[in-house]
Amino acid sequence: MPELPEVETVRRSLLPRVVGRTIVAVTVAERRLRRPIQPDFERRLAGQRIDAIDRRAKYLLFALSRGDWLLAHLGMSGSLIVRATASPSVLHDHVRLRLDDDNELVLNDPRRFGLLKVGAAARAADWPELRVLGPDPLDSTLTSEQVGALLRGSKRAIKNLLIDQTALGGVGNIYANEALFRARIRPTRRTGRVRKAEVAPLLDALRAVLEEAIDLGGSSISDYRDGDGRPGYFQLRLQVYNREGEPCPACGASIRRVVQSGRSSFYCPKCQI
DNA sequence: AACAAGACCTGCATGC
DNA sequence: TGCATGCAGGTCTTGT
Repeated sequence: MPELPEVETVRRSLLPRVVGRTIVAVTVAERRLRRPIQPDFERRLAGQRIDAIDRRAKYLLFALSRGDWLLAHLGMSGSLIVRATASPSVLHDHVRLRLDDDNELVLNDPRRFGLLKVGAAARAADWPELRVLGPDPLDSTLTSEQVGALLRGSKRAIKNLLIDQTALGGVGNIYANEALFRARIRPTRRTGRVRKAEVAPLLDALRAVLEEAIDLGGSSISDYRDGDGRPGYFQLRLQVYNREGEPCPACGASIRRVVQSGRSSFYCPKCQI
């Protein structure tokens, strides 16, 4: 489900409802997520106040009052929702953090590809999960020269590189396809065949598509919801993703779908070279 | 050693 | 209606 814009939307929706609240009780109904939930997870979280929520790529980091962090990833189908403790639990509610205001923060994740982990890294970047991540494309210090160097160091198809989290952190399949459409680059093009003059526009396209998606609350393709249960609306603006056979919004040619490394790519055969 | 392929899960749409 | 198939926003492991 969630790429960078969806995760950022979840972060923003949780801020006013969760920051400053103390976790008073922890219930784990299902420990088998992407990694098993730690044995001391409940004991360790109980009693800590949530002081901040940060995001790194597709991960959320909850800063806790005793110096711990709660690391969260939503996988393909996860959602973090705040709701009244009294409300009935739903299928696939795996973890519930009861807060001191009669609300609870719930991880619901049908496919169980998500991750929750508590740890005491001195800095957020010390997490092993985060250390391997490439730069966030929205990081204003990232330059097109750095992206150019990334492209030169690889022989892969450009879309595969864009969604590689060790190259760039936070870009997933939807927004990689959309950014490549805007930059008029075919997803299958080898990185070495991207001209120097195309690199800055590609980074601009990535940033624009991610920022526009955040402004619209992300894309709700099937069931994505933010922490208040609200859907996003960026899917209405998707120009190629999931639009095989439909006319290109720029030229009218029929949008094509190809499979790259097991994932669908969508592009306009006329606009994208 | 850089890639790609397959695995991990459940749910949904499609087609027979 | 029921069943089989394929596909899905992600990452991790395995193999070439």
